[in-house]
Amino acid sequence: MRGSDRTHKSAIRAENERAILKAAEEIFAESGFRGATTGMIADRAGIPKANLHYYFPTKEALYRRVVEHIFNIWLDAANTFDESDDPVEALTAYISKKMDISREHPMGSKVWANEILHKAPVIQDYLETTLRDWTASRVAVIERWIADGKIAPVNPQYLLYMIWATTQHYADFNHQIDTLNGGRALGATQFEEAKQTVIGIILAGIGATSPALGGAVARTAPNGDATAPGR
Amino acid sequence: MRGSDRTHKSAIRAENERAILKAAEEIFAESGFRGATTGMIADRAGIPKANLHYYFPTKEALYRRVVEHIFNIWLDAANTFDESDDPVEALTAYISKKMDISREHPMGSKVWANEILHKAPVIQDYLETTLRDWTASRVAVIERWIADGKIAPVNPQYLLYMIWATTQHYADFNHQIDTLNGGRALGATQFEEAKQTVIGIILAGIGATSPALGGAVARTAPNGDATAPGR
DNA sequence: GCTCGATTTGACCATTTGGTCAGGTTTTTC
DNA sequence: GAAAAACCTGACCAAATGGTCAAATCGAGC
Repeated sequence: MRGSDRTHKSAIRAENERAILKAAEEIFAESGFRGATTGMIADRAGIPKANLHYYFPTKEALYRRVVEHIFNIWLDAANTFDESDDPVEALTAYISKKMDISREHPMGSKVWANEILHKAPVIQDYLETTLRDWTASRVAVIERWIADGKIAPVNPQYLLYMIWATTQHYADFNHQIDTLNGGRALGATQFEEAKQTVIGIILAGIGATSPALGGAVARTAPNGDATAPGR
Repeated sequence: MRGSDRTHKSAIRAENERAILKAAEEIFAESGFRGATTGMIADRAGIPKANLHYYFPTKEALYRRVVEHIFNIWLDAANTFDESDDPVEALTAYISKKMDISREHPMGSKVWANEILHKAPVIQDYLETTLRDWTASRVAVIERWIADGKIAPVNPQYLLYMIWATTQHYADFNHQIDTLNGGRALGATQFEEAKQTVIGIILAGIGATSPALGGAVARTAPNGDATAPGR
């Protein structure tokens, strides 16, 4: 984010902060704020604890930086929601992006989950400003889709929660998913199937497509001769 | 659970253990395992810390008891899945029950989420036995529904994950939901609408009903003249 | 190759916290 | 009603942990 202000940071400082933040995200995700110790983070980053405190004066300051980083990723994904006016395209892009983030960035999602679970002591202001605004404007978009007859009438808030819950589940609960998958992480093919299942159920669930046809069928008259690939 | 073995517990012991477990569930949910202190739990339960350790020798033993209690509630809900052979009835009952638990028992769900987030250090064996078995057998049920043409072909695992994620979201992320609801918890009416939205989207999403008709329409020919109440 | 700020780190400290214990009080049992 | 068992608790301890600090080292400009 904001890559333009590498103000005065020396290369050494930049590299050390990067390594510390990476280690911190992992440790905070695995252990929560209280469960994480600055000693663990320093070890993971390969530096002495005192050196960590040279760059980040307190554990809380470090945590805040980690959470802000994650929130920026979240916002980045949020933009894909606006890629199209068509609900099928927009939701497919958004859900797909959120699923990708859950796969490639599970630690961040877990830190976020931990934070909300504990009543957002650090990010409450983000929830009440940025997140609330974003949500309100997307609710308006969804309501227009409903008014235009593009999707079935559903409460947009609860639709959004469903999307968030389902996509983030693949990051936050990946340990449970892996265990139920025989102790192995979902492979690329499995994950792609999961993604298509999520997209398919939601789009069909709001009447944007017919069930289980891969998400390509627009909602028209119920006898529309879709390009049904069959079973 | 197992109400038959109040073996030798005095009334005093029973009451104190109950109060401690209740306090522990709240504190563990709010603060996680490491974030919770036995002092906090003892305070919440209204007893001195040393007394808490008289009943539960270690913090971990207390935590284990809390998690086991939660798992039993989860299993209880799981039974509603088998109330009917019909997917609409079975899934409606199951989702409804899980939503009710999220509303009435959010602390338990949060403890569970915390545990999975941290790779299930305490309940890994449950995941690999009871949960795995339960899941496998319900996957078989769903596969039969698909084979019988009662629902569209979807991967049963990912359908189950979607149900778990969405229903538990209303407990685990209730702070975020409350914030986006103007800082107030969802009222009974709102929660009921959320529940119906979840049920409606999932049932329509797998082709068990038509979209947004309230979940009463069986899956027949796409021109079935359902008792459509809406627009 | 010298200077001065940036960086590194082992040693250290105050606080927190899980858990213990000895001695006291209450309840149960006979 | 007294002995035994169960229960209660203030005081205490050892370990862990967030954070400090002074001394040492490094690096870039001159």
